[in-house]
Amino acid sequence: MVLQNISDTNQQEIFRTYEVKFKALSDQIRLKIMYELNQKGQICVCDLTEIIGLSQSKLSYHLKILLDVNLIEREKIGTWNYYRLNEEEVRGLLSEELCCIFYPERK
Amino acid sequence: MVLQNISDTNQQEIFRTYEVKFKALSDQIRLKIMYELNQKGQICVCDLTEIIGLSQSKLSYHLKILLDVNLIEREKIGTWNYYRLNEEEVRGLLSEELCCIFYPERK
DNA sequence: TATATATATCAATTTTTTTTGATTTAAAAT
DNA sequence: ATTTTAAATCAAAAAAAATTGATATATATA
Repeated sequence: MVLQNISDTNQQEIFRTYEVKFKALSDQIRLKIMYELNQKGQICVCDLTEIIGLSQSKLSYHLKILLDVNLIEREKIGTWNYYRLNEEEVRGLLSEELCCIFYPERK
Repeated sequence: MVLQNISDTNQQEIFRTYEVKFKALSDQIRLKIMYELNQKGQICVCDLTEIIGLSQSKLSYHLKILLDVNLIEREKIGTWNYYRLNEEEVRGLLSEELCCIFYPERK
């Protein structure tokens, strides 16, 4: 990506976009969530509360932050909400060295 | 990197490490600093205040945050402090798609 | 229909981060 | 030696993010 030929306004928008994405990643709890989703593939909130040991409300708060920046995806099945990594998005953001932590292995 | 065989304590340390690194990146001003350092190679604080349009104290605050997590490096020459990207560190953290924004081009 | 379960959302509080302006430190120039 | 310049640091204030407990919503089951 080349920013040279982009107006200051659009440049700022781009910085703003990455700001919120990195902000979403800048929290131990959310990194742990990313890690568990990467390990287990798909998990519902109720299982995650046990795995990570968080209150339901706190977990929903953090899941929303990751969801809002498109780092994870949600699928509603009955009463359950299943969450999983957005692999495309993670790959576009993080180095391959972070593979196996938050980064899905290239298939 | 594989976290499976690592104790919970060390696992937490790893999450903590990435937390502070991503926290350093999770700010528009600091991303703009990274971008300018990537463009210009090496800049002193006094020039950066003009380029980015920030007060000296504010800029020093943000530079310290990037420096503390090793994303940038400092070289003191006389009264001036020159800052530059830590390319190794940035490469280990960010995807190649972020090349030309915050990411130095592979030589 | 009433009850139970999963999960999102809300408002108040607490904690963390950022900003601001002033002060300090240290090197350079007069 | 004094003054100037570059840049770090500090303390107070402001702003933003996280936590908590309660409530709302929506689906499933009795």
